[in-house]
Amino acid sequence: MYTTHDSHNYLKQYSIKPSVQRTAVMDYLMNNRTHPTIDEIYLALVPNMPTLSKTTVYNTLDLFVEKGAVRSLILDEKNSRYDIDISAHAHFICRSCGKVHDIFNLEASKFQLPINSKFSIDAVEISYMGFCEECKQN
Amino acid sequence: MYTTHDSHNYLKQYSIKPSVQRTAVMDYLMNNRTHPTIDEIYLALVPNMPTLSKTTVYNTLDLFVEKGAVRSLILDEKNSRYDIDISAHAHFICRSCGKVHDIFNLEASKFQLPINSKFSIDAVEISYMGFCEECKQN
DNA sequence: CTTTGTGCAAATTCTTTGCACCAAA
DNA sequence: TTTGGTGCAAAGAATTTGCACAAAG
Repeated sequence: MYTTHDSHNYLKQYSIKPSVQRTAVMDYLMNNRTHPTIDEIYLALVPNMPTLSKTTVYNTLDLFVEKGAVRSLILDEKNSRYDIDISAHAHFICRSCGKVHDIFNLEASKFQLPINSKFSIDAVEISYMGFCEECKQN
Repeated sequence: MYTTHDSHNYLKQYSIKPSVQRTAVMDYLMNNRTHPTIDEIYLALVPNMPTLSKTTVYNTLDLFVEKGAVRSLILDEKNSRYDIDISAHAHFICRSCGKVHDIFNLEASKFQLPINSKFSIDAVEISYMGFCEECKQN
């Protein structure tokens, strides 16, 4: 369990000024590795922070991504999702329930960037699709 | 250059009834391998088909995807993109201009689906990010 | 003070829905 | 004449923008 103190320090590492809102969002991301959407983050935080606006959540995550503190994922047809884990790992998306899971135990070679004369490639995103444990029974 | 006749036959292979609109959309996809958005397809076709509605383009592509005739790609923050090439290949997205290019010459192992006890995985999408030839100079 | 962050409301963009009309078998 | 396809207009959802107020240094 990460504390507010941890999130505060993490933000400083990425030279992000730690406001109350920013710390709360980072705190949520560190403790909820569920690749949440803006809405999920917002709904989780408003109860304890009634004046929080969704615009601030948008601003905050844009800033985090820009500073490299979180990864923005394009996995979902509808929403952007955010991931605090910026290490090499893949994602699995369930076609039925839409939940996103991490896949860590993959050969490093899958993440190797190809050398290409036309493009300078600096990142890779690997996504697997299928049905998760609960959904595959139905 | 594919003709209307080719698209017509291609649709029939996937047991899609070839209406005028569907043939036009398929024709466009076969001849423009640019991973177009709904809007790009619509704007390309309206001039020669003034009564075409965007709803029909949406319906048509939903049907194509459902029947397995085209792949829908989640590459773009905003729009869905469609790809007539359903073979194993990766995509490169330029961070600057947003254009999507195909990458074909990758080892087959990259497309191998992992065996996972929790999920039944049936597809993979590999996307590379970086800067394209024109954009990397700036 | 001055700069930076926050939050409301309105605007914009993409997609979906409901329904009426048209076309094909 | 019944089924399926098309297209309009309206609704819905996610995100962005403009601007005023608040907070921090």
